[in-house]
Amino acid sequence: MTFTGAARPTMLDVAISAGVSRSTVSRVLQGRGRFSRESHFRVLRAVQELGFVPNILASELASPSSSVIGLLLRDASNPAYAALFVELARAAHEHQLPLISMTVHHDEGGGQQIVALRRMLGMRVAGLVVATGDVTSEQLEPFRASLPILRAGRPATNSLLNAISYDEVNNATLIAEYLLAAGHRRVVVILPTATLSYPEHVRGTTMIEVLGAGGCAVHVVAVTDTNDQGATHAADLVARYGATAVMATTDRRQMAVMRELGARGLSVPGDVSVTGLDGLMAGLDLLGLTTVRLPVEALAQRAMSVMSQLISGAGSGLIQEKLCGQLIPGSTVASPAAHRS
Amino acid sequence: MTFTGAARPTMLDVAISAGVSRSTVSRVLQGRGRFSRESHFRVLRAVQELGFVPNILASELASPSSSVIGLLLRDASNPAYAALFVELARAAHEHQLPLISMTVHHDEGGGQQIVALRRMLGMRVAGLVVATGDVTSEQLEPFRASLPILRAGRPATNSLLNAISYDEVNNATLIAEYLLAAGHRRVVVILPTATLSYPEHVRGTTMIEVLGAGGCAVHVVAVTDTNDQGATHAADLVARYGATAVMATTDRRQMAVMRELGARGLSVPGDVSVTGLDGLMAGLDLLGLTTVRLPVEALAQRAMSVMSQLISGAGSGLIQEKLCGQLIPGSTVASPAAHRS
DNA sequence: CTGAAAGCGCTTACAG
DNA sequence: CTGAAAGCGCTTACAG
Repeated sequence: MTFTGAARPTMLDVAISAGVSRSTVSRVLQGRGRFSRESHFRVLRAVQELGFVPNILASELASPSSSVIGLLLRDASNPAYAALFVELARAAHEHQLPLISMTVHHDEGGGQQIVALRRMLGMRVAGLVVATGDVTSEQLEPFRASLPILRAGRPATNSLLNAISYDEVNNATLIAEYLLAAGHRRVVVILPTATLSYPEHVRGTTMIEVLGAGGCAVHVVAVTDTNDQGATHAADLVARYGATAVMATTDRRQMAVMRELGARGLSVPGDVSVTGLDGLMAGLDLLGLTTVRLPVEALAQRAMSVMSQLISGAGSGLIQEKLCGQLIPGSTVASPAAHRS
Repeated sequence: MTFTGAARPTMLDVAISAGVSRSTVSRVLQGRGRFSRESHFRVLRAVQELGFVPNILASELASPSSSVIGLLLRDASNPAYAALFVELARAAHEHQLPLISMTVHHDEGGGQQIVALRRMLGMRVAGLVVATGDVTSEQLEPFRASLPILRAGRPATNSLLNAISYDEVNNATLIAEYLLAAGHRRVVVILPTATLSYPEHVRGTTMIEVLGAGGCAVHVVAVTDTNDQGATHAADLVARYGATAVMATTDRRQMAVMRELGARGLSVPGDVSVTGLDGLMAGLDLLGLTTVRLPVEALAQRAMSVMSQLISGAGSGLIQEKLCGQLIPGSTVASPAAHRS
């Protein structure tokens, strides 16, 4: 390795090499203020020759305003977060907002989120987008006076922070009603705990509620462990109670259920119907998953649009919006009458 | 919006509030040097009361060493890059390396990559991981003396930079030989241009070569457009020449081919076998895709392990490694003899 | 154990 | 049009 830790040239080096002052170098590089064509030329050449890259740390420290916005992202092994990351990056780019991201890992005792948060704040970002539930609103509150903060993706649990989120209640309702309409009256619902995943918990409880209101018998699979997709238990309940459908809170769980049922010799939807929620997987259509597609693109666009306004000072009260997804009927749901007679 | 742009407290505010000097505040906060329990207590309380968050810009500027490492990532709408991002973030976390990321978008005229690169360098990161082919080695070269740089994921085209990459030649060979072994002798290969995707181009040309060497007639679908999966043209060639299989350079293209064939009433693998490359999709097994799984986790682990050594100064010559993937036989490939008689 | 002082690399009024 | 000077918020020897 030839890494020498060589000192990088500073603005002073450039100034000397160009035979001007640092002030002039700074002006030329920023293209503001006045400077002669001669200075312009010499500075550029010196920069070129020395391979000078301005130290942004110093720039931002010295200048009154920072420009980049920070993104705190949940460990994207969850496909919904991965998709959100992609779209947020794209939207930031379209809105001309330089974006730097840090990943916050879910399995932390609790300290790491704060470290990440502080690091972002320490970088004096112009605004902060928080796309993880692992950083609590309480942790964020103290800073909302000093920079614009926007939660993205997660339903707001608190009314003091800006938030653009998925309308999980609506999403879950959409698909539960679809199942009801198909005629199912005995359904297994996979329900992760709120601590495991708040959005999934909201989805699950909503499904249970809607199904119940629709006159459906509901059997609940409580999931408390990250590595448990709930599929085994769900298949057990199907067998025990003769349920005609399984509702999962994500497409991943839905697929796990499909695997488990397949392994037990049950066919989908011949013997059992299954549903998920996400709609983000590439091969969705080929598998025929029945799900609700989260409006990831719209959410990302809206989030960056709002952030753009916030940092430009066009504040307009607290912003809290929820975006609805779209039902995707697939081939994993059929009418129970067709095969249970 | 109640964003006031309120000035954040500085170390001086803390010092005054605690009745000590800034030096003492700094020592306490870093836990180095000597300070009384009394000072310790007062500083901590002041920090608490004021909600002080140290300005990292200033810290890193003032202190000789930076700690965070930068990741330049390709726009992750490509699933392979999304997976790589997830794993790199995880590996960095496991190696205790604070990581900040910036996304570089592929469709740029060419200027944006440099902006992103300069911004990362400007943040004076301790090391740089480059996971995109859009930043060229030539652009990186000038800086390799001043900080450790490591390319990740992309085959090295140049021998001056550290690189951990996928062994695309081996991967493509694995799957091409599998198809040959299944008995196919007339195959369509989808081949993106090198400018569209260098790794895919390497895969495609390798497949063509291996198939040819195996006595196979090969029909090539040249792909030049980002939005073209090559499926339509591939299906055309299948029809025209009676090819028994289609090889795609990614799983996404493979799925596009499956859709197209399905739309034309052809069954997979009944009428035509298809293969892909990636192996990263969640529902892979359910779809029965035949592919090669990229060793994303291993690559990410190795990359961060190497980076960790590099920034700690344990330089050990130029590092260039290639990691092999693993063949995943699916249900999209069958012997042509079984259905072509 | 503690504080005054210099310095990190830049920006920005302010005089020329 | 240009440069000297002060300052951004921290760290780090160096004297006490």
